[in-house]
Amino acid sequence: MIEPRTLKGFRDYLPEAMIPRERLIGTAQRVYRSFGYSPIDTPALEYFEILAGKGGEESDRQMYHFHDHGGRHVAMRFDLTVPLARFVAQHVNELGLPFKRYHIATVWRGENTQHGRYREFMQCDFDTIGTKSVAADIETALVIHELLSQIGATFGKPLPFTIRVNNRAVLSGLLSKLGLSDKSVALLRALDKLGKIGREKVAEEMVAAAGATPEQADQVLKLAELSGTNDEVLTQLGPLVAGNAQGEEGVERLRQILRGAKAGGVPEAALLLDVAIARGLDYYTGAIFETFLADLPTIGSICSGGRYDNLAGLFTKQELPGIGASLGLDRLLAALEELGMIDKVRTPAPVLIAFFDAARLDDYLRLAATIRAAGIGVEVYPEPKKLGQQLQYADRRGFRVAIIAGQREFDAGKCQVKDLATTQSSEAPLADADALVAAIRKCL
RNA sequence: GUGGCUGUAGCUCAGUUGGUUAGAGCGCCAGAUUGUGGAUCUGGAAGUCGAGGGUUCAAGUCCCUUCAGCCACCCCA
Repeated sequence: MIEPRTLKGFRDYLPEAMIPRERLIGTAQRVYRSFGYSPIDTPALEYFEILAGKGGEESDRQMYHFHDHGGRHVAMRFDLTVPLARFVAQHVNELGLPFKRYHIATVWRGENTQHGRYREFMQCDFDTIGTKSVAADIETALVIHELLSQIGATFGKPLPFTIRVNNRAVLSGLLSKLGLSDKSVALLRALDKLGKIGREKVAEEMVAAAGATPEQADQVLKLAELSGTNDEVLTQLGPLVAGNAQGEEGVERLRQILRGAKAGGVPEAALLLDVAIARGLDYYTGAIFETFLADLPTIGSICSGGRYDNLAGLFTKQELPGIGASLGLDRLLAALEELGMIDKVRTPAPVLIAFFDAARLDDYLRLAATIRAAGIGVEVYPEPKKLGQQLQYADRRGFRVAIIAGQREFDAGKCQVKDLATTQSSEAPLADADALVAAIRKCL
């Protein structure tokens, strides 16, 4: 016998896990489509050189790659953004610009696992390629906001969250003003930990790992420690980047994003300017976003993204700026689970027809077809077992309604519609589809 | 990738200083006079004690390796 098992960081999904997963995917699709993003897909496997070096050193280390049977050096995608850059560079002429797409697919990273962190997980990306307009930055914030709001609605409970926004141009501007441009990657990485390890340690790391002087570290930190309302922070940022064109533009752009998001319906408290977020991925150049759940911040960002004006430059001479974000489906599911927002339902259909009278299978099948025609999912129990057992089955799987019809009901031309949550039954005529469906709908 | 903690039935765990045929609760399956579930009662199935090796007269219990889970670092969804 071979022991059945799965690889570290890879998981099976049982029905009670897969049902909410599919609901979440459905919500994401609906929201993306409502903003005009179109679906695409790309291969799981790419040439190694396509993916290598695009997400920074860390991504390269975590990438699954190997030589295929034809001797090609291939790699599994570790995100959906780099494949998108290749995709757009390859197909711009067919696509036209600007191009908005969403992409919901599995990605792989060979990193160490942790709660909410897996080696195989699904991302739900949406991006706008081919425009530098701030309108696209604003829309990204709007989509994140709508997405998280709709997810709360889908799972029947509000899901409080905050989107944090920053602009790398502000940080870059300040760093170049301080003559630290060449050390920006290490500095931003240190800065990103501010909320976690505190000012002292970040300053130490900036000196030790990035080679900044204590004074320079202090100046960078001063920027990141600005606090107050969004407007207050914007006001304080002005003088700090004054004289550096990049920094000044960056602040102005943040101002526009915040204003636009408000106009687009994002409440002020939901979108916070946080000058400390930097993000590790090297390719971001402008606005950056992270989203945290108010009730479970420790699980990390569940929707992150930003603007990358140079990414496709490696694949084409044509300028292809872009912006987008990615919902971490599996991490979010782990969070929803922990927050008790996931029902333990193991059936996607709400109605079970009890197979009661062994001679009436055809009648049950006809009944099922009638109910399905009204758009309601129905399962006919496969064996004429004892009614008690069938009801127990219905109860445990999470069916909402049981339809019971035996000799007595058939003789009277009726069936019982039993609401499993309340245990109440009502009678509905077998011949009147509308009345029957109405009786079922009442219980759903 | 580095460091730490953990690993006994599907799940949560018990298992005395290493000592005979490894237990409980929940869950699962089947019954409790062939038409009504989530309660109760009865019975049943189910574990090569994560895997492999070693020490010992004897290992679930000690040692090593490996696999997996969790935590921290790193990084990130």
